[in-house]
Amino acid sequence: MPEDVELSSLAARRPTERADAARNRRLVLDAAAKLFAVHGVDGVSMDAVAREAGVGKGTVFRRFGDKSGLAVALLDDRERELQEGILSGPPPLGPGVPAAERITAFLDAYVDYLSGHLDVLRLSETAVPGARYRIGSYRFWHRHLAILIREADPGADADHLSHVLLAALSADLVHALRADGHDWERIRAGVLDLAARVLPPGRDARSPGSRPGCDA
Amino acid sequence: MPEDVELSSLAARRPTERADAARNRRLVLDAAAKLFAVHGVDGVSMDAVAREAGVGKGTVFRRFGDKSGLAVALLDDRERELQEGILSGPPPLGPGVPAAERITAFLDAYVDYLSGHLDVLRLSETAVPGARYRIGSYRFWHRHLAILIREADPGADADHLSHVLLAALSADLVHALRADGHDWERIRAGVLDLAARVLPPGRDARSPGSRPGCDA
DNA sequence: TCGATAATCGGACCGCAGTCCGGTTGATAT
DNA sequence: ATATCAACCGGACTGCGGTCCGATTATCGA
Repeated sequence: MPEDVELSSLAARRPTERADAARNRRLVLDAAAKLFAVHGVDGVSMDAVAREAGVGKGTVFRRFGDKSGLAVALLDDRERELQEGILSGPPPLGPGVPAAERITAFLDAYVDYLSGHLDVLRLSETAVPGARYRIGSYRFWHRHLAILIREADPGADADHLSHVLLAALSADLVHALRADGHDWERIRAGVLDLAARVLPPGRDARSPGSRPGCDA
Repeated sequence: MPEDVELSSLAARRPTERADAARNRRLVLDAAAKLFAVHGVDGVSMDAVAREAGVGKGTVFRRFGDKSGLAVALLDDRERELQEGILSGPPPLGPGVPAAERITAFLDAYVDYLSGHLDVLRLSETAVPGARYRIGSYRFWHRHLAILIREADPGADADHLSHVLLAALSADLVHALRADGHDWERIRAGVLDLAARVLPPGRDARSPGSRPGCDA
């Protein structure tokens, strides 16, 4: 099953980390979580995080690269949870059911993920232009979807189509939808309906390029 | 035809503008266009634009709000061109053909628009988080698509679905696709295929919620 | 032509993201 | 225990986006 091997290779971590480095990582992450909770994601500067953590600014940036990287690190645990559910959890999120079902399950789970961490996710995706597409987890979601779409409909441009499905889950878009009054169940229904339109059940294993035209 | 009235109301402009203000607007826009062409969108600071234009920094920001606003102003002409093609141009972009055809024509034209101004569009959409959804032109495209989708498939959540179609045309996404090796025709084909999957021809005027199931 | 008025102008100013490098400290081998 | 060295630390520094307000100037009525 080469799928799992490829996917899990996207989530490696360095083995050795000096004790002070590990301590400071925790200090910074805890400080960031605390400040975000109190002042909101937009009301916290990197200086403030460093000050609250009791470390220098340089430390924060060396560990996390930029503000987007700090947000990614904050999401790490929840993100791995979802990734493990995909790799080895029970179906339909994990393996064992037809691709179309797994796609639906993934999108459904991702909406939950979004709804629980919208602000930090948005920060991680928008702090720097293009950040979203460079983040390791995006690559993971994309690869997962692309594999499933290729299985569900070999005639599609799975690579492009999975980017597009993920675009519907962009934290910035969803934030705008929320601000426009869409509740979470409407967003969820919209995304699932989209998937159903794009990859209707029964499309599996058709000849490439053929689309169910309903006779003439 | 209330559609055109509503849409055109999104593109108003202030009537009176002082002579020096108008002169400086042109100076700034010309300077920005020149510097962007020479140094690339990312290599130009607002100070540099102001200096090149021979005006103060405050002037630039008061006229255009922020960097995203400057980009919007630079796109203004081309954007209005597309908007006028939609409102009163020849079909299939303009009125006069079934909604599904107009949707396809719009997406096709928008890919051309993207390909001609990707960098500046990306700047206008990503300079500030959420900028894309606040820009007047986005509201225009969204309203246009929503009206057409409502006509083509009354059972769909047209509001959400048009956001999603536009998400596939996000300048930041398309920039990432280009950086990943997708050529313009592949992107165009992907978007048009998406529209065909989401709103297949023959869906018009069906009963709400019914989807062509191709029998059992 | 000229004064009153309101809008515009522009550069000093602020806070923040991100960089840099000399000093410090934890890990390892002897 | 201690010497060695790589890795880490942290605060000063830079450049940029964005704000502010006193000076300036276009516009309009008389």
